[in-house]
Amino acid sequence: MSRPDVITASRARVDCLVCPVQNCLGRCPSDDGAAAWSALLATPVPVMPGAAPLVSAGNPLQSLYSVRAGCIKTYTVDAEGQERVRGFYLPGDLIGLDAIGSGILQSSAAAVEPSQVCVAPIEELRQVLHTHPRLARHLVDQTSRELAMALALSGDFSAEQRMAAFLLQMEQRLHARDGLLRLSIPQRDIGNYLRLANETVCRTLKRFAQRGWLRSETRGLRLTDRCALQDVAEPVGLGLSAPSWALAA
Amino acid sequence: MSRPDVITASRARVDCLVCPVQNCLGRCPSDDGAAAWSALLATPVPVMPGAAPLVSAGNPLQSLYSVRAGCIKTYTVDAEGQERVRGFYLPGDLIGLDAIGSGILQSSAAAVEPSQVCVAPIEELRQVLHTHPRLARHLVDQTSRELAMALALSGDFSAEQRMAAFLLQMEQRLHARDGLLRLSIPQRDIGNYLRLANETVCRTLKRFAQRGWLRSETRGLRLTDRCALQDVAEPVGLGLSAPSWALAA
DNA sequence: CGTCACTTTGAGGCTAGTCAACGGCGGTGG
DNA sequence: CCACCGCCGTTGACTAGCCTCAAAGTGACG
Repeated sequence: MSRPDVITASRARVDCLVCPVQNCLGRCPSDDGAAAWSALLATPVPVMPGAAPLVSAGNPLQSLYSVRAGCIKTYTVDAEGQERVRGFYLPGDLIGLDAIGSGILQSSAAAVEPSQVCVAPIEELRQVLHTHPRLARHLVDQTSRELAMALALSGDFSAEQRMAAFLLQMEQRLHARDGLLRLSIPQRDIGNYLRLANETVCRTLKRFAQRGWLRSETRGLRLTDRCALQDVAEPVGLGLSAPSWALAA
Repeated sequence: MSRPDVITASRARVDCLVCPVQNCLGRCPSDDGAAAWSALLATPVPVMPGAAPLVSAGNPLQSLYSVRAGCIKTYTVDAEGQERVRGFYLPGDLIGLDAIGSGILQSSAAAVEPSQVCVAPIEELRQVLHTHPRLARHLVDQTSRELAMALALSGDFSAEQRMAAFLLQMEQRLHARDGLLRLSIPQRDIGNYLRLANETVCRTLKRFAQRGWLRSETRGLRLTDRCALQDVAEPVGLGLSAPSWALAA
């Protein structure tokens, strides 16, 4: 399902200067950094759900992956075989930032929908960083932002708080300002990520719908009362625009 | 209580070359990077529990802080005035890494015991990074490690799992291999950090003691069965040495 | 020796997980 | 074309782990 077209399209060598993805590491510094970054990347790799994982936890970090299309989840599997989703990565996101420090992959990565990633070999990347401080700063910034998000979400919140924060965050990250939130992620994965049973995810969404905060449509969700959701999600503190009670700039 | 002596001692200008703290940003690159880092730092700042916070969430990031002695907690306060502890920072840790990306402090910081921090103005630090790629890489590594830890801890774990992981991690970070774990952090803060009520913290510790996994002594805790704790903490996956069932290297 | 903060202990309640069963939907194959 | 199957989402009943509330015990300090 979803958009298999983006997989077959543009199988050629990456050119970051014409890449549709914003926020990519190579986009930010508009100077020669982008060219240097672009030179790192080999042919984009397609990743399909159900297929072999893109990378597996425990292996040495060989490359960072920049999501070009689709949605990738990272996860760990404990001794009982229980899967724990650590994060969802959307176009423009970098996968593997949590492994730079140790050099060992902390989590596996697999596609949630048909996806495409660009590959940045870590050793070559480190060489480029030596000569391109702007890129280095951008890498620190990206890692720092992901850290801030992880710390915010690691708090103790109710199912409704987590769910509201997740919906608002996904809408923002997907640039779904038009109104329709295409959620291609199975509820089981969402629940696993939010530390909720999939039944709880379902019930919480239904409760939101009953209150008129969102509508469930054929192709996704439509958030109809962001203020209410923001009020609920406020304690999470993900910096998702100001809640209704915060009138100051 | 703890060690107020370290506060009064060495009020003079920092010299990272003789600093007792390992793992500090300036320690790792043994070359000129250390000197450059050292030049950044002004007089170490004492921070006392109960006094004004070191920094407050929402303000622009002006400096990173390297803990020199004691223990600093970072936390947020939501609309209901509820405090949420995000992390504990021990000597050698850097405070503020989660604010680099946005430039806005994501959390407040206050002392848990009498402490001392070194101040690294962020703008000057950024200048130094331009000319010292080794330091830049070390900054990325530190941020990445903290991210990996935050992601590991953000999972859904039982009170015992979280508590065991916390104890082992603190022992490791405090270099308390001699056996005695000096926990100067109030149980309320520990519980807030681990998303547990302080009563649950107390009960869990007691249960561990009853099983012979640790002993409570006057000055702290003594872990007497690390293997058992590691078995319990394994699903958290903090990379705290191998659990007993993992015999492979 | 009283105060205050923190820890300990007990009783009860609530959120969310677990278990079980059903419904919808898209495949696949006869 | 339709029956079959598997995956996912939905719904209900029950359970369990942890929180809340309350109160007593402990230790540091003035």
